[in-house]
Amino acid sequence: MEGTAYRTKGDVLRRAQEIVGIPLKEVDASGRLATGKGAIGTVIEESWFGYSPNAEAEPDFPEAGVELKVTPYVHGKNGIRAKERLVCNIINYMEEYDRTFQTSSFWHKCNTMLLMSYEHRENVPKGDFRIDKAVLFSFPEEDLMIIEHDWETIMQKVRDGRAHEITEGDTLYLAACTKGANASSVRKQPFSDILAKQRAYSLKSTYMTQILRKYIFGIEEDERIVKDWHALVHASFEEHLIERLSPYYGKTQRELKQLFGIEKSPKNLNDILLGKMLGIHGRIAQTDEFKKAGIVPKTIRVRRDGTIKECMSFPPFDFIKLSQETEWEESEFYNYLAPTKFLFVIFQENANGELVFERVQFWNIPVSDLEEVGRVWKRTVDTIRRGVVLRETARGVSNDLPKQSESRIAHVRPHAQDGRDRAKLPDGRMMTKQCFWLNNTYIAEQIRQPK
DNA sequence: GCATGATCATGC
DNA sequence: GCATGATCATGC
Repeated sequence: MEGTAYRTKGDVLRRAQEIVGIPLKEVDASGRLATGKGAIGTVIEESWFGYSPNAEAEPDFPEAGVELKVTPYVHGKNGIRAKERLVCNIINYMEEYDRTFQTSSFWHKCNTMLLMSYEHRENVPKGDFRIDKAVLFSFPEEDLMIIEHDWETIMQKVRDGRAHEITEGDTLYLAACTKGANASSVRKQPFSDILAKQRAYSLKSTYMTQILRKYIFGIEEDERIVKDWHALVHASFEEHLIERLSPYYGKTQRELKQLFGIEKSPKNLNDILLGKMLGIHGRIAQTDEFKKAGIVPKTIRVRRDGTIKECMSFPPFDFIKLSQETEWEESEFYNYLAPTKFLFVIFQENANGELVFERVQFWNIPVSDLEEVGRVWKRTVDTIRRGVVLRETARGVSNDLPKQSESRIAHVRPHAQDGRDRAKLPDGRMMTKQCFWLNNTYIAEQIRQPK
């Protein structure tokens, strides 16, 4: 039997649903499960559907027009979450740039996907995993507006001869993630002699998390910022959001509070103000679009002299897990920082010491700076593996992790609740929890407006 | 003055 | 209980 034995979407779906609940070791006829990455998908293609991976440009079931995707999820502390991004086909920069989204290789191959999900459990053999849901997925119209724009963003860089500057954070749902044996997997691009990293279309893990929650587990939808997707026909999501917020530019925090009848000054005041300015009920970070794109709002306070008071922190890291990481592009921090789009909410201190809502700016880290953060990451991993040097000093316990003075962009610093908030080092000693930070001077540089 | 280390407050 | 955003304290 071949992939062509399944003529319709219904045929494919019926066969897919018959695998639900069966341990994969009972499906695997050829002992392929033991092999590396992608083994689970291959086993299902070969041993369950009975076809071998086919010509790359066509969907797995050409006649039915369905692409098979086996995708893992995990139970995180905030519920179900996609374990990783969903990787689709490799982008051929030489051929793709003069197409439209509708004639793109991505749309041709992936417009309808059979999503088969399984729970990935740590330290459990793959053979014990089982598919627990199989659904046919086609993109909702409101998502397609954003995805089409994402595709255009990626292609515009190719058309500008800047394929080597593409990065996941450029886009919202559909991203171009690196794909290859290693960092030296590169390809030609049409309008520059510079070789660009090989990349594939992918759906961000934040997007997949929402798709899993909604389509696989039936968890309720979130409030949308854009109520009618037609608003995105002539403007990108980012432009649309800026358009809705710009009437409030120049108002002080006090004026905004007054305008929206807020009396107290809670810690999350700026979050509340953003929600009010957009006319939504909840917090901006909890909206459909922000959750799918994984956009992280960050408040930035600019002093009168243009400097920024504070550096930007990220989630604390686990010393032991970090010490076991080997590749920058597979590290936890890369997989957070590279695909994340930030919404900088910029407040400027005025002559009276009041905070003026200056503007918002979408930002993601550029590729070259990401490489520099990679060097800081490497230095951190090496230092922890070798054994951090801790020394009691007059103002606390000093260490030899990367300092702000060592890099233009990033450093490592404590981020803990109090003196007892410590974590274990690989050698058993305890140390105040640390995280990666972006330097305040770097952030100042990134929000500087071209004159 | 600022980098570095530390800690507070709040919400989930 | 802990992450997260915010901010402090001080010695180099």
